[in-house]
Amino acid sequence: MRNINTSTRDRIIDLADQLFYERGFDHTSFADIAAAVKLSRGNFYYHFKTKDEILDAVIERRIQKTQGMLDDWATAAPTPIERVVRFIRIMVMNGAKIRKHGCPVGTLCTELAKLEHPSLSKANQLFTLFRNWLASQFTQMGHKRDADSLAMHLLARSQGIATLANAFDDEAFIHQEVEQLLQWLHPISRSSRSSKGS
Amino acid sequence: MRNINTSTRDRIIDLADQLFYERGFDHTSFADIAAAVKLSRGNFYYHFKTKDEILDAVIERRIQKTQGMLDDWATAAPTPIERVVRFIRIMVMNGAKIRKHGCPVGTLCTELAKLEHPSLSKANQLFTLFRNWLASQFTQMGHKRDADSLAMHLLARSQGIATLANAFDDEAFIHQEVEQLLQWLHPISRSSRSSKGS
DNA sequence: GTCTATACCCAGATAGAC
DNA sequence: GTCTATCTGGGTATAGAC
Repeated sequence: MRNINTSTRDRIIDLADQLFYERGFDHTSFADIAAAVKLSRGNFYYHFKTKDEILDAVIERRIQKTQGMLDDWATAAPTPIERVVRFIRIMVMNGAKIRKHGCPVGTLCTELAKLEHPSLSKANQLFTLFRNWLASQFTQMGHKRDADSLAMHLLARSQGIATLANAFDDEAFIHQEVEQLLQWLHPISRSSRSSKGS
Repeated sequence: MRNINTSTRDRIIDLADQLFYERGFDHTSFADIAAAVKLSRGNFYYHFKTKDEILDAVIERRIQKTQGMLDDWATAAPTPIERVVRFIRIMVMNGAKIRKHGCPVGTLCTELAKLEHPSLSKANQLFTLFRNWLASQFTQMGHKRDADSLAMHLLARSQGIATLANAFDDEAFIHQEVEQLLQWLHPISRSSRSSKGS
């Protein structure tokens, strides 16, 4: 029933995604999204019956895009170390946005937790996606026992960096902490060689 | 003009503080606070003219309490290392609340940033309070050059732990990360002795 | 599929009686 | 200092014309 061109519905999701990130979910109104899409408020409800439906669509879209990105890294980078480095480097790549609006995943989950919103668990899947992917990389480095702990540690470090970079609007801080993360990664990646033999 | 007993106004600030932490600032209505204080909505405006005024009072109160806590630590713990350990241990102490609502400082600053709220800079003072206090401790350990970097690093680690503990509602993770933080502190505190001589 | 008009509710905020 | 009653605005959501 949808057109060939990924039309209005997709544009709504796209703009809503942006606005939810920039202003927060609760603080973004239908009028805001409608204005961004250049659509009348009334027509909106042809595409989405409730605001929560938009949120679900946005999260779904983020999950797809994240999964796609992780898959791309898996093929583009030959070693697990390089793949994890890619993860770490997105903080530098997205530094400007992070300083302005924080981490898209972290801030959404934090907000939905406060709202006790039914879609919270769905949003948390975004974290789980990264967690499992990172754990998989660490496993491939030979850390089968503590792969998940390492993944959680790296995730937490990233979240902390995003939160403080946002609060202090500090770009140098991001670079500094990213450097420390890469140094932290060194001994971890080296042990992948030494643990070859059972 | 106020009574002897720290009456209604203080109770409003106290309850608002709690509710802002649990539900977020924007998502907490006057009605919510009034109900908690057991006051009529109308009477509310005798004490606070606007919602932003309450927020400012809440932040002011948090700053005072935080400063008091830091001062207490400064006198109760004899060495800078022990004082930093106290800071780290509040994450275990407040573990249950952090898992439910995240870090009170981090989540407030993140929310106000998204709202582009005028009181954001005031809320950020809470971070600055911790930052300067921690930097002071590291300076006392002999790290004059990188005292602020160490403070920021520790703050970031704490924020990350709070965010993920909240998302995954994971108590074991907090303990695990706190242990790692204490281990991270070891070599840093040891160098306080070696740097006695000019 | 897009529009205008409108119903409805809840939020912040005010007036004035007690 | 506390109350009830009320105004106003913005938000979600619906109805129905085009």
